[in-house]
Amino acid sequence: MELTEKGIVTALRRHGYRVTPQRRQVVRAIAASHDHFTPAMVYEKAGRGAAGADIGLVTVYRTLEVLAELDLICRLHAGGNCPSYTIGAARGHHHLICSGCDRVVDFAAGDLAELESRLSRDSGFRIDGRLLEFTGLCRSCQ
Amino acid sequence: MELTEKGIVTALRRHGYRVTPQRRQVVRAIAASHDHFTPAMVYEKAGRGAAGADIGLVTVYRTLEVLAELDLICRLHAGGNCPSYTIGAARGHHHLICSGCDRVVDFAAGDLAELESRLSRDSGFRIDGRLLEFTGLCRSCQ
DNA sequence: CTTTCTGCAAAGCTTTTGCATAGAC
DNA sequence: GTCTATGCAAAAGCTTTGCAGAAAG
Repeated sequence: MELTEKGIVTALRRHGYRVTPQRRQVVRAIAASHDHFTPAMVYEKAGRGAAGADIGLVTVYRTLEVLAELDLICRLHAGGNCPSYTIGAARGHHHLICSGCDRVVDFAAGDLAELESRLSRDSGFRIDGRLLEFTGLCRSCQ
Repeated sequence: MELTEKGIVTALRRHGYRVTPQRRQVVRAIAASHDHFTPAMVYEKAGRGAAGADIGLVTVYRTLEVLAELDLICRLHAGGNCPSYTIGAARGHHHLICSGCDRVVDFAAGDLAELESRLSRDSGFRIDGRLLEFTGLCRSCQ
């Protein structure tokens, strides 16, 4: 599934969810994000969006939940109370996070595919999600 | 730095921190953990520990903060409000987490060393921590 | 003895829930 | 017109802070 406003609207309709200005705002905010975002970040962006529909934080939470249910985005650290999400189709998109300034740099890690299939074979797990994070200091924070 | 009770006690002393039964409890709980844990998990384990020193959740938070300051453990998602930590020196220990039963299987991912150094070279980051998680269903939950 | 650590209680935030109203279809 | 989504307000959680008493060095 492409993470475009149009694609998501279609997905919402197909699953019987209604398409509201607020949901469009949230989708637009996410599409404009890098692939890592929190409810607060979305609220910030959606609130100030050009089309300026008023939107409550509660609605952001609920919309993210809906999008996660449709597998359009993916909640990180499922089970914990960590409020981060990534764009769903982001297999092979991972992060490098600066401890100094919180800058996030994306990178592709195609290499993991092999590791993943070996793991799956060895452990018997049916793997459906992965998260790879490196932390450190970016050039300007060193 | 090795993450043993002894090593940590030494590190604490060297930096002028006092060694209390509570801190020992926390360290012991962490050492017994896999390398990914939350304050709540530590509290659970430390509270029930054999040596049974009474310990408050607040103390767990504060101790983890101290250990992070000494670079003995490392906070994930720095900046966000995600309360996870990893063991600092835990290079090469990662997890496979079952969404069904929360079973955690460790695995070594030496392969990442190469990826890490390439990333470091390309991005200019000085990398000091990493987290690789796969989620899925284990054989018995499938 | 001095200085730090602990634990309680309370404050601060973020996230979730309940319910009446607004709005999509 | 029906049924879902929204927003407010309040509740529920988790994390942090303030302060007096306990304890390490």
